[in-house]
Amino acid sequence: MTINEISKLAGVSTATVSYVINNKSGCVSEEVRARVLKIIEENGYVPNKIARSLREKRSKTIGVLAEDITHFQTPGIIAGINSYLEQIDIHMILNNLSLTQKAGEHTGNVLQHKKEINDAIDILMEARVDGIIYIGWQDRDVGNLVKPLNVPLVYAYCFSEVDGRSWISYDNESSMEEILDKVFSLKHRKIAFVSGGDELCRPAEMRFNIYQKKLAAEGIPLRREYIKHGDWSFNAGRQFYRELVALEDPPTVILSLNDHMAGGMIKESMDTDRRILNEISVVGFNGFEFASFLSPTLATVSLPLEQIGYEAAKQLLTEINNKNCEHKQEFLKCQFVNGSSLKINPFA
Amino acid sequence: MTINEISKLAGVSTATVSYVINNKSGCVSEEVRARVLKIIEENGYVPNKIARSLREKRSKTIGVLAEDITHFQTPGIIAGINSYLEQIDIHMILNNLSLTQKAGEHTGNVLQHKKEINDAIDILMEARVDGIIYIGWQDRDVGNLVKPLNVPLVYAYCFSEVDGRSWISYDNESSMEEILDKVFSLKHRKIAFVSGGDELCRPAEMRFNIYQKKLAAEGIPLRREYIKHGDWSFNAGRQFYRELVALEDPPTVILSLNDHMAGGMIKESMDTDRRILNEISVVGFNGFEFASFLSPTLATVSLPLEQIGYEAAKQLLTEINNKNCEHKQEFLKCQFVNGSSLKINPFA
DNA sequence: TTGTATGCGTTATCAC
DNA sequence: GTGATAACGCATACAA
Repeated sequence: MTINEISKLAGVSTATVSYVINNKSGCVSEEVRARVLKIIEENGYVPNKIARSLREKRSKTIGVLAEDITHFQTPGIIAGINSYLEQIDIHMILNNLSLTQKAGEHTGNVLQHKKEINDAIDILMEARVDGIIYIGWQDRDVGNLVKPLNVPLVYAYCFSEVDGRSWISYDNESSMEEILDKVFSLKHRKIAFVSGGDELCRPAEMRFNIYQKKLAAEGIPLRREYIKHGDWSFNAGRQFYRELVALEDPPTVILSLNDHMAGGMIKESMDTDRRILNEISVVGFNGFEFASFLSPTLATVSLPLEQIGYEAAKQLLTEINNKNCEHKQEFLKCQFVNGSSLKINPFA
Repeated sequence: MTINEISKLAGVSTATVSYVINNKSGCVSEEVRARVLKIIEENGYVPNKIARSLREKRSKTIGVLAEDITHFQTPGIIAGINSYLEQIDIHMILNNLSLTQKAGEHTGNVLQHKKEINDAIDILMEARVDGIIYIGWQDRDVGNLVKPLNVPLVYAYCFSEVDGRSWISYDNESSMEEILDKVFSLKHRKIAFVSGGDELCRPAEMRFNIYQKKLAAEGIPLRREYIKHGDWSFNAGRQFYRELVALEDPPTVILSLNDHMAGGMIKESMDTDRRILNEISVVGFNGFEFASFLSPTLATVSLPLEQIGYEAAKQLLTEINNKNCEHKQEFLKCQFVNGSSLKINPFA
């Protein structure tokens, strides 16, 4: 069923049908409009977007490139993108790079995959997407991975310092400040900091800076033995817990930069000394659902994933519709999630 | 950059360039082919898929309709679809229905959303997708929700008994058999069964049938008080644990039909009697990562999500390429994941 | 207000 | 082997 067939059925020209479909008001009489609409309805005609795209030289489709759709943050971000796009009748072509599977979970290797990433971009460009959202599996600088493009591109959950493009991510700094304020108010002074291994990792770096700054402001000296760097894994958490409680003067609260390591700490403690029930507090990061399944429940910070996706899509469409608008680089606020793993310092 | 511009640059006709691009062997001399290829390379020409789709009357794009992309099974299934599609140069347009958000987690309400689902399908049809994969948020009959279509549609993680279309899901029955065999071999005879609330739910029904059958085969009578129906939630698990241990003759093992309820049981027990460490076993279902984070670690069953997606995509493309091929309705095997929550019956 | 005709970038048919 | 040229379904400039 095409516009041409409809026009014949209605006894009008294709132009008229087109006017009706596109609601060109004032171009067609009410009587004709009604007749055409009726025929369209009766025949179940639906316009062909492909022909329309060819004619209009824009596909009304964006590409979404996910470094890893099975990583926890990606589905929420995609849901956010979707909810913006459906309001404005834009499609999304999704491509999953499976980057962590192919490159392993070490940021360094990702560079090897520059070619894969750009091949995926080429494929999106063949589909003539009007713009691209790039979703990182990790909040880091990916600017050197993505080649120059003649369509807008917005980074979500990652960023670039080299290409000036827009990005939307989450606010590490204020989240860390909030955690530390809570920790101070619960009378903790011996505060351990358990990070990922990698110096390239922006969230780790930003949060460490806040940790340093806020401790200094409270007059608490930094202690080397309270600072750990691991590989973000559950088992790293278990290991760090053992090391930290074995210290001569152990911390009363442990800030873990992700929920996996925090979960490992809780498990290690519950399987051994159970001091995590009273003496030692733990705070995680990411807001995984399982935080509330643990004993004790894990205090953590949930990320504004849907909002990141929504804002990224919104920004992308702004750039598509106005090629030389300003770029936007934004951190969205996270939300603290309370849990019984964070309690008042019993020794204070 | 179009085929026309390339043809001028190369001093040949558009037809010739098209032959070169599409590798029509024997249609063009080596000399000309090389020249054209060089010009294409130099100018970074990439063919316009939209024009090609219009001409060929197939978009080489499929639609993926996800009832809820943030539900645990969906990302893995999409990853599987993606990995099949990228081999054969097909795109996927993704649409997320957010069904559970809009309808709540009660299957009944989903019927109200028949219109939303079919509107989403219409939108995919406007994009002229060659076929559709429908991913359920829950393994159930969705045939009455999806209207008749003139392109192939394959259900993933759900099914239809009314429209004869293909579906790919996971094998409940053999998984349940495997669990029960393990449970018997660990000398358990008092076996509780904790299900979801809904009779419409196929997995619950199938697994209950196996439970009944296998217990009968072992000469173990069914006990009403060992059978619970909840809402699949963590808190339901907590509640059921309390009820089951309060029985005069409590079970020695509890089979939970999902990991959330199983997690709730573990938490409830660890917060109270801690009998789950020795006396009472629990088995979950779904293979969530958090199963291994719990204390004790949760024995569960992981689902072949990527494979479901992969096979669904494969089947869809078979149907696209051969309109009257046979449909396929397949259960894929799951994998048992051991955990310390399942142990030998200490009273046997 | 409505109709005619052109072109968007391809592929494919049919000449040469 | 290669080149004109006609579709594919639509939107729109222009004519009527």
